Amino acid sequence: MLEGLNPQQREAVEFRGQALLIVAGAGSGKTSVLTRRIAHLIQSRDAWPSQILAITFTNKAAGEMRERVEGLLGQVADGMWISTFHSACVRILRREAEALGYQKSFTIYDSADSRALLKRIIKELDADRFSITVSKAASRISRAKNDLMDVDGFARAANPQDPADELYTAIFRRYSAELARANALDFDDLIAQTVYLFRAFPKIAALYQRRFRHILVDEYQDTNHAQYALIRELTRAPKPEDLKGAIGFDGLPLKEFDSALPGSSLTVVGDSDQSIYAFRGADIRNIIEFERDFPNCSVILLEQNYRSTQNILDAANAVIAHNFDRKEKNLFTTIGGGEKIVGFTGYSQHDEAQFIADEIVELRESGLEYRDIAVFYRTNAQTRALEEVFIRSAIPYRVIGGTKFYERAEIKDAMAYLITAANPADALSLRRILNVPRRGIGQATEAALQSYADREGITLREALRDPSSLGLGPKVAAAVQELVEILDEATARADSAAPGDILIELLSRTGYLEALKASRDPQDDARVENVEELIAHTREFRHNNPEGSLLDFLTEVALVAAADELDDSQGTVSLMTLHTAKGLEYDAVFLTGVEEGLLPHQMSAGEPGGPAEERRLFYVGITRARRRLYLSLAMTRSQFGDVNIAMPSRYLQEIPAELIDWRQSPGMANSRGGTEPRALNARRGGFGIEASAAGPGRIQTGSTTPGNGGAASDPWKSRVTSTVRDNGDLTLVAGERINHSDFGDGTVTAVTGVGPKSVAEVQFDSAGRKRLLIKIAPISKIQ
DNA sequence: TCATAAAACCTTTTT
DNA sequence: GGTTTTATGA
Repeated sequence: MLEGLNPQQREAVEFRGQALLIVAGAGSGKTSVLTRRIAHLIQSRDAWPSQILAITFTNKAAGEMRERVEGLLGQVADGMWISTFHSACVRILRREAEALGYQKSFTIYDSADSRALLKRIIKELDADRFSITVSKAASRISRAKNDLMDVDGFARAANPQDPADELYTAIFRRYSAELARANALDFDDLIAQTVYLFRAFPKIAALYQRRFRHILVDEYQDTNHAQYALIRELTRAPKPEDLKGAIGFDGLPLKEFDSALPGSSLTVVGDSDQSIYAFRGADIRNIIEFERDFPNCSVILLEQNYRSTQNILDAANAVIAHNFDRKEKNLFTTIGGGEKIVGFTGYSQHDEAQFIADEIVELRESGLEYRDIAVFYRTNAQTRALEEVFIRSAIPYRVIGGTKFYERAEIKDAMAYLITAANPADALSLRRILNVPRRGIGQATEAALQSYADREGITLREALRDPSSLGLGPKVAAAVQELVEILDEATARADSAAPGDILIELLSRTGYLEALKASRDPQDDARVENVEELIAHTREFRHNNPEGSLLDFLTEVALVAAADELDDSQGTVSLMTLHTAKGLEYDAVFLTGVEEGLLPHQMSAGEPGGPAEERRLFYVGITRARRRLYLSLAMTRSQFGDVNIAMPSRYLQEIPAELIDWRQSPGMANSRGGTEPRALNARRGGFGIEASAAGPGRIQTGSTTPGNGGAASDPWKSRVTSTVRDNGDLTLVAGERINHSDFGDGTVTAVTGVGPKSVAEVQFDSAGRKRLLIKIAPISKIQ
């Protein structure tokens, strides 16, 4: 259990006391320390598994931690709670919902749901006159809830002279009322309502305080005030009188009351240099002031890094040292210097992406697996260029997060059916599917039903059951009646039947799938497949949780995080945002778009502490790399269709020059022709770089190709990277000559794979060796 | 009520 | 560039 630990790590594992702060630098083995500490507590009989509550940042991290603890103990540690803040709170709230006036079937609104509701409210209150937007309202409400401020507190804090403030208050009030009416909680409520629960019901709080004797929180630097308050409530000493006559978690009355039970022990792990969620309400003071909040606490510093090479650490240390007002901390390693950091400046984001693709091919040839490689970016929009090039280069990849499966319209529809079945009070979901598929219940009917519900003080669902007084046409009335019958039958089975069965029943009886299949929109074919995938998901869920109810399924889906999608077994390159990358590590890391305006992001400039937080984000990205780190940028980046000049990020200058090996530096790229179209169109060989024998080609316009020069009149027209192409069943064999519109002429050296997945390896005359997906590469045979 | 076309918005990062 | 909202007519 203590094997291979350094003295500080060992101390952290063995420490026994009320409060412990572990300041863990990047890669210092904190996860290992945390898991061993839990296992050590159990093995030494200082705790039963059921007395442990460990909070992680993602569900995936929670699952891994559980596995590792059980691996160390050699037994299954049932009763241990290892989960995210949100999952733990849902679990508590479902148990105790009635105390707060909710039913345990409450719906969890994700950000999209919250925004949809806010949009309605803003429209109804005619609030857009004051330039109140959905996102402004959403962030103000979210901030209030993260600070444990309810509507009345919000109203008190508002400026009564400011009509916009008054409107925000009205929106918040209405929003809260609508949530309550729909028996729904948003993400921020999950934490805040749990805190309110514990504060308002000491007897309930005492039960949890008595149960969780040891609380451990990972990534403590990213906790917000509500989460901090929750921890405070849980670590309070339970009062004996609150435990008197209480029913335990096993359903039996508590046998003995420990007359004076102390507050539970708290271990937090964090690194203020990796705090990157201030925008979400994370309060760095939670960690900075920990020693003040928990007197008699011990602090252990973990500075030895077991992950990265010295060059990578030197760069990370140099960058983060530019943040003032931080505790001095220097990571060191015994791994050795390692390779230099590779820098590259592309002419466009496509050029940058091509460089990355070429490097990945080389890394692979040097023995690295795809799964050991990751590409990071600041914004989700940056994936497009990367994906285009990766597809063309036949590099298997996976985008983590981004536009998620559960955000697709057809999946939201299907989920809305399930939510409506589980929680009939939820009007948002019901409204979504009211006329999907088309059943003749249009806006006018919906408004009539809604106002009837408002008038009678009943839910929308109840209004559907008795619309007789509304004077609906016979056709519409029949449609309404049929829908509500289907939904009510599904609701009746919601607790017992398998989620998959309920879903299939709903989709077939309402004709949803048939309507999609019958559509002549070609996109609907893909939608049918997606819905079928969702059905498979529900089946898989039931397989993994034989007792899992519809409600359990919906809870799990509502709380999936981007990082939960990672599947280590798959041999793919991972693409993700820098935020998602936190806590992960890869042998080779590509950090892309290191440009002013992107990293640091434009939007952060005006925010207090913005540039410093962006620097931490850069720091987090750098420290994910074990052996190889690539920093890349583009000279121009197009968004909204037009092209913008991009400048190298200020953070690049903070890295000592000798640590970076610039394959193509911003200076090199800039020295060649100052104007934008010139640079975009620059010819290969003109930038003063020598391509090494295996060096990646970085040519991108068709103008270098003989016979294709005519296209140069408009360089953008010739850019294949923006054209969709299908070569049908073009077949190639080794030895054939081809022309590629980006890379020029070349000879096929090998062909692998079958059918649409076949890949040609081509030795180009001037652009080096490439792997191309034959079906879609912009190539033609030379006869 | 619904299908199509024009217009407006957009991009920080996420549980 | 692409999605989503709004306007228009059938």
